Amino acid sequence: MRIGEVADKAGVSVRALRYYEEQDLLQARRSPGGQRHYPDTAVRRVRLIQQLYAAGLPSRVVRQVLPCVDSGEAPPGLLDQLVAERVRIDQRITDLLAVRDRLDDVIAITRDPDSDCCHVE
Amino acid sequence: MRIGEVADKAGVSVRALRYYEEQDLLQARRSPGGQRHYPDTAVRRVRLIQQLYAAGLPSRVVRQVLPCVDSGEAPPGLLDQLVAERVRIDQRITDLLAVRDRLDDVIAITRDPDSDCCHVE
DNA sequence: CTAAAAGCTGACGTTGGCGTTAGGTGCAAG
DNA sequence: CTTGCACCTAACGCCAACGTCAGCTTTTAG
Repeated sequence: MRIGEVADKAGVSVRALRYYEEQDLLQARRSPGGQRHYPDTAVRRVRLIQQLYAAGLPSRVVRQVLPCVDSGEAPPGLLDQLVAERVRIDQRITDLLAVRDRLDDVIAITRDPDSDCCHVE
Repeated sequence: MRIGEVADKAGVSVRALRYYEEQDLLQARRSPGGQRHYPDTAVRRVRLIQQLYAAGLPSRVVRQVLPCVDSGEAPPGLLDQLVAERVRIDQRITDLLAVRDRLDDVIAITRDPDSDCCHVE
């Protein structure tokens, strides 16, 4: 597959894919003319990268995590870092739930201005 | 309260508070000498702003939401936007949960390399 | 064979949420 | 009064994750 097709299937831009390569997150073989050629698995890989980015993992950490997902093994030092990231993600989930509740309050008020529903702590 | 105290109590930098004012998110009275003076409620307000930012709301939307939280009323057009934000937040929560599971897989592998636990879909 | 589409490599631009000087002022204490 | 800390404005710096040219080459369709 060439870069455009991968981009389409994964729902990202061509530029993003070249950026991932620059960051050592995604490799590609090259055709004699120099064009990138990806295996089918690249699409899933890109989606995973996007997912990790969306979770707020810095590319530094993503770079470390990706080989582990592949190989099924991880260097010992990485464990602590992963656990720390897990904690951070949990915290963000908690925060998001709180904000969602706040938003629900405002939405309820907007829908029915007379209801005194606001459960501000 | 002056700016330093608010910053300390809310756990943000002085710079951030001035930035919020610049963005019309937080107002302050001024002393004759030009120094900012905040009411006690400012601390809670700052925490709320931080929370909304953390949820990924653009400052544009935060600017619209804040008066509604105060007044208990909202312009009709805002409702759709808020609901849309709610959907986005839900999506982000879902994403984060998925990533957390992925992370748990890798953590499990790292802890016990022989376990073939990975529940990849 | 030839044009158009798709790729390539730089390299600079963008956006948000502040950090960080630089150079000057307000204000409470000793 | 003066010392010194907190505060002020203005303005540049920063970082990530790409967007967006510009100018050229490779590949593919007709």
